Amino acid sequence: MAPRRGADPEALTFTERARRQQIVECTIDLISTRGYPATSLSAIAEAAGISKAAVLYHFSSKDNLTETTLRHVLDRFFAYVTQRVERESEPCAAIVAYVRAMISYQQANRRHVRVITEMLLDDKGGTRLKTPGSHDTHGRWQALADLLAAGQEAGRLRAFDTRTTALAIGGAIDNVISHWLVHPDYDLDAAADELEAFTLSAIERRD
Amino acid sequence: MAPRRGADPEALTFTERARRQQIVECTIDLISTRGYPATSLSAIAEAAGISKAAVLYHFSSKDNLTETTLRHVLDRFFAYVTQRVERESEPCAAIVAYVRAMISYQQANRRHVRVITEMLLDDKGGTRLKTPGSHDTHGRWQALADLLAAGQEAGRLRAFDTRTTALAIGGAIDNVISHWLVHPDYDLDAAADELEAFTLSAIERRD
DNA sequence: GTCTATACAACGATAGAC
DNA sequence: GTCTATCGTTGTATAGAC
Repeated sequence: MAPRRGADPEALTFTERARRQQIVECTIDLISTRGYPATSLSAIAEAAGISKAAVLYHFSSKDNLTETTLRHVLDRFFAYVTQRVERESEPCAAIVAYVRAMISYQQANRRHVRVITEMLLDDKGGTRLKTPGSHDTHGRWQALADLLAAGQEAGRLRAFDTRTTALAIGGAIDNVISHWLVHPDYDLDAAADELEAFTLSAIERRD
Repeated sequence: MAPRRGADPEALTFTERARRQQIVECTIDLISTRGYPATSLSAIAEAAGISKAAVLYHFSSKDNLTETTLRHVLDRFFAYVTQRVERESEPCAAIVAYVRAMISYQQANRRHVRVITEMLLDDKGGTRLKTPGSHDTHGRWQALADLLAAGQEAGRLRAFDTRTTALAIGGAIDNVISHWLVHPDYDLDAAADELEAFTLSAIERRD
């Protein structure tokens, strides 16, 4: 039977799913330590203990593999943040939970963050990523924009453009994380407090 | 004599400086249209009408060429912003001028911005750029952090960590620009107004 | 001093044997 | 399902023409 190279996990055999999982794990390791350009198919194959062509059997191309890896990482990331946000009923508390979850997850998963910055931030121009997933069909910050809109409707927040403000808050988070990646001694907990205050004073109504 | 591949423009002959300039211009064109990975030395050489080896005569390696190109673009960018900021004497006005200059320059120079996002944002992990220039020795947002510190000393701004806040504002700008690059119909002028208000209400003292 | 020509290892990708 | 063999292309290095 022809190999299935799609992303549908239900349609794969047990061994194939295990192999794919193993290869993706090796890819995360290599990209997060050596960076994307230095991560060749040969290196991935060697790390997985198989041949270069065997990797390309399971994933039709290097792009296919790296995009699968990216989606694998992003799925966990967004699941974590969504779960933390949905605990809160108050709009303002939900926004704070969003900011803190974005930071705390990345703080606890440096390895994954490296993969994201190497691949997704990389792709802001839209030249690299060929198959945009469900995360970016509405934009990476649509979820945050929705939270902001909900806060405005509840009368808790000022009047501003939710899309631009979501981009601003999201970019602020991204940049703080990026700086922390390059400077590990940077106090990320203190930065999270600052960022929360920064965000709230920018969006809350002044009475 | 051995070819000069350094960045010192004074030590180059007229023809060499012209060739280097031409090659850099072709590199900007190709990277901004096709993206970095799709920009090969052969493509650059063909665009410049010379051989691949001739390119490598003027620039010792592809990395050398792309870093020179990036620096070429960044120099103009930062010169523009610095000039706009230094016109203002009031700390708050200087910060506003900074934000607006960052946006207006990038709005007027899409081609250059593409090169920056393809190369510099790319490099947040620090795995790619080998020779950090004067711009990033103190961090990309040090200039903004200094402006914020000056505003605090003048009593105009609240008490906050200038480094984290500079990262937040800078990231906000970056993200808005990135979104505009992908969605050209996004109203960047309106976004600049929003971003200015967002920034001011986050840093100004509440009396 | 400026360049063309050529050779090289490593890359991503394909075809076909087992 | 995994392999070997091979392809075209990439970045790089060297030799030598003018």
